[in-house]
Amino acid sequence: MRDEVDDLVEAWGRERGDLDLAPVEVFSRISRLARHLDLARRDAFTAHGIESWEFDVLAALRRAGKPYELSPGRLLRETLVTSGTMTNRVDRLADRGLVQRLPDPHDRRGVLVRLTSEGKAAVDGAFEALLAAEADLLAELSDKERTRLAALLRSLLAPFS
Amino acid sequence: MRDEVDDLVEAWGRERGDLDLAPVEVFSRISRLARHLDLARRDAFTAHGIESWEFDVLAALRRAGKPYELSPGRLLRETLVTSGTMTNRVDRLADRGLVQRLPDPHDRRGVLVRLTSEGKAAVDGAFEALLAAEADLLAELSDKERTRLAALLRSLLAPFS
DNA sequence: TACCAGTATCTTGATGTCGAGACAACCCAG
DNA sequence: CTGGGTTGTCTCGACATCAAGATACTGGTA
Repeated sequence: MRDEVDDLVEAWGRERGDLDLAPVEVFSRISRLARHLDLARRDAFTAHGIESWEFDVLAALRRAGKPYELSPGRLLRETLVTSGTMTNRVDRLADRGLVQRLPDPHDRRGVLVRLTSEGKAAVDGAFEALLAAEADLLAELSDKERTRLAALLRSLLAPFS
Repeated sequence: MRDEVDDLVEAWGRERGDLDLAPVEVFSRISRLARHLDLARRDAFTAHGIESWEFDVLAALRRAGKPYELSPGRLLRETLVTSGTMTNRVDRLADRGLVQRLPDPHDRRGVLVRLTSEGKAAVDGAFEALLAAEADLLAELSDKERTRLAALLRSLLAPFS
């Protein structure tokens, strides 16, 4: 079974046969899979009326557990965006009624972003759809292969944490 | 060895123990690795005075082989951006003297984007730096593991092609 | 108590990308 | 050779994000 990256490596090999292209075999596939995955996510979410960036924020709140509250600062660290972006995102989510902004009782500078029940329903539905879509993409692999793949990826990811 | 995704899966497990989170173990790691990889690429390239988007375009031309020419249409398909974006990118690359725009002799609507010798030198240097940086990230894995990882990723990627 | 470095959030301006549309040239069917 | 659908490129307006700066509050120190 051949993929896009086999072509890519072949082309580089023709032009730069002097280089060891082994890293490309791994990282180029990771980048491309991430891109395809983004599109798959988008599709899964639009069926539930939310967008990827909305899911990222709502999911962070959902994972936090009751009462589904986090500060904007915590949210921007979880989702890896800047503070200006998070302000904008919370504004729009609040407009849609999926979250509400509350004053932090312990810090008057602070704000808490809380999931509404509509927000909770939206994120739960979207997450289930996402898992289903992702499970389809994994159909190629046996349980054993999937576990092995996850372990290998963990080895690469762990140094960044 | 534990990574960020172990925490993520644990948090979801607490809140949604009813769901099979196996897909998250794979795809969340792929997304995160892609993000870290983007940053590593940026670092490797800035040392060579070019940006990631510049590399994407220049590398496509470089891979094409002599005379290092491709149409904007071909370039936008290779790099997965829209035509408006590619026009903008070629403009800026031409301003920097890394590519030049030529009329397509076989199609008067068409244009050919050609790598200049400066562009070729820039992309070759940047690619070597990228491979070196990526090789570092792969240091965790043995040759056998790396090959296995590439094969598993190919299985996931192939259906998209 | 008064200060001040540090922290939390929001505001603002610049920028790169997208999507839709305009325009020119191509090419094939009639 | 003529018309019309298709293709290739560029233009333009909208928009999400980022980076830097503004503002307000906190918590420890003198």
